[in-house]
Amino acid sequence: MSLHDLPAVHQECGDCPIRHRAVCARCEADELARLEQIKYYRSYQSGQTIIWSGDRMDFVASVVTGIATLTQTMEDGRRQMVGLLLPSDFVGRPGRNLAAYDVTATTDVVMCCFRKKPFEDLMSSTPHIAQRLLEMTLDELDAAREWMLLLGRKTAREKIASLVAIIARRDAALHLRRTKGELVVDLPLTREEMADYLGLTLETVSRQISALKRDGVISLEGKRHVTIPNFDRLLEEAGDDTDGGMLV
Amino acid sequence: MSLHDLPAVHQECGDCPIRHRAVCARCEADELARLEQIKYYRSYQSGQTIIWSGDRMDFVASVVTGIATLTQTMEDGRRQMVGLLLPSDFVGRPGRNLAAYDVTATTDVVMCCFRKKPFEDLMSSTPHIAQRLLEMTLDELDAAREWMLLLGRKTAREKIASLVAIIARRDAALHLRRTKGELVVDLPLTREEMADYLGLTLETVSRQISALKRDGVISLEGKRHVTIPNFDRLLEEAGDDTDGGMLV
DNA sequence: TGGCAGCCTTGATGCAGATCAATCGTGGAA
DNA sequence: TTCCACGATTGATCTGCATCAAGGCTGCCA
Repeated sequence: MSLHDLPAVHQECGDCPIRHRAVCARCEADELARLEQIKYYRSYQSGQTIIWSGDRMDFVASVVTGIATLTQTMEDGRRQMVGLLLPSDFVGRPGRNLAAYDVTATTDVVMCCFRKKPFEDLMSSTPHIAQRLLEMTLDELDAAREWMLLLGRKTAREKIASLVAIIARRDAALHLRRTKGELVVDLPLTREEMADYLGLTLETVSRQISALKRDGVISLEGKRHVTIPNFDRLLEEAGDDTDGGMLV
Repeated sequence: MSLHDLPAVHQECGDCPIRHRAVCARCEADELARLEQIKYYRSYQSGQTIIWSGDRMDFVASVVTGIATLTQTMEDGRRQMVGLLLPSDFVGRPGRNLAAYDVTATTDVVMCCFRKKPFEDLMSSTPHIAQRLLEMTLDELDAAREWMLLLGRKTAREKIASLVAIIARRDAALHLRRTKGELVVDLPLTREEMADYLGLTLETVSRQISALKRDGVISLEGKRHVTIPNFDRLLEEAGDDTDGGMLV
């Protein structure tokens, strides 16, 4: 009965309000037609702020291409990233008008936006959209809680290892990039952004990356390109028992 | 259109799978009748573990009375609380069989359980349940993200102040306990549990509580009973800009 | 071709909170 | 009533990360 179990049929639906694998199975023509009525696209440049916390939001949206971040900021400037938006991720919430976080484009980003009111109407008349959104939100909640363990209890080294492992795992799921057992990743974040994500300073991030490199856990080419000779070793460094962690 | 807006009509529905204020407005007789078929109650004593992480879960449940916690534990014993379950809060997730966290009773707890399969069926045939669950999950996600800011960026003192403020706010929303402008709260957690929630050690929790007391931000009677002479002052100490924080 | 801006690295030092340890207070059982 | 267990408090010391500071590297623009 779960939507997860249905096979995806339309790989190309990157602009649906809900993630490919599930929505595609449900892309009945009439639903798509209705969506067409209420959606539009917007592009943002790398570094641009897409939404300011506290802004009025009269739309919900889905990331088509690029990477965006959700961050919270305290008055004195302390920042904490609370989420990473990847293609097909959803932003905004039905039933609320004000944005709760800053949303910033980390790379160039294309968003597919849906006017809120018609989207809400669509949701009430199309029950499986609510179910799919519920599933996605539960996944995000799990990710957030995994992150709470990281923020509250892990050391700086473990935090870095965890971040690399998570990005690698996600990348692997998408592109299956492997060179004879090695795993290859491009970090989509600057040191400062990683610091904001991990609850560290950028100097500590830099030091710990250097340390992991020195110890042979990862190797670097340039600033961003990482290869992981032994993924299990990395997981050990991350203090991860769950080998099936599903951080988004 | 949001379920939030509907007035609560049945205060007594503490055992519904979804929160009072919203579900009561929707307690159509047939739905309740169907729920009756698939639900049962369980009690747990203070300190008892309700669910172990990794356990098979063939039910979802809602807290009727008492307080339970969600925690994650690393192999070496480091613990992080990732959620607090209060009466009417929901546990478990449709579409997943294994528990992701330990659930522990902090006080004596009564849970109302629903067998998973029939509940899922009910959900697909009763769209507003999925919508309501979505709403609740989004609230929890917001709470988790607020907590990420706390864990990643706040000082020990701010963490304690935030915790007290959150509990006070929630309490106030429920009981409106006020004595001439003062706010009165009972902390439902031991120092160690607070430490697990805040990503601190119990010693640091104790010291910071003493410090806040010394500085007149709060006053204590016994170990648990707190009065807050000036709530705005407390919020300031918490580093909270948002005065409308909606942490569960 | 040089210079500058953005990002990163590395070093020196300081401090918040962890760790280790001793003591206190309270409530329940013998 | 005493004793004990459990939680809380408080002190002394240690340490991991923040902070402050000084370059280094790379790519872009003049």
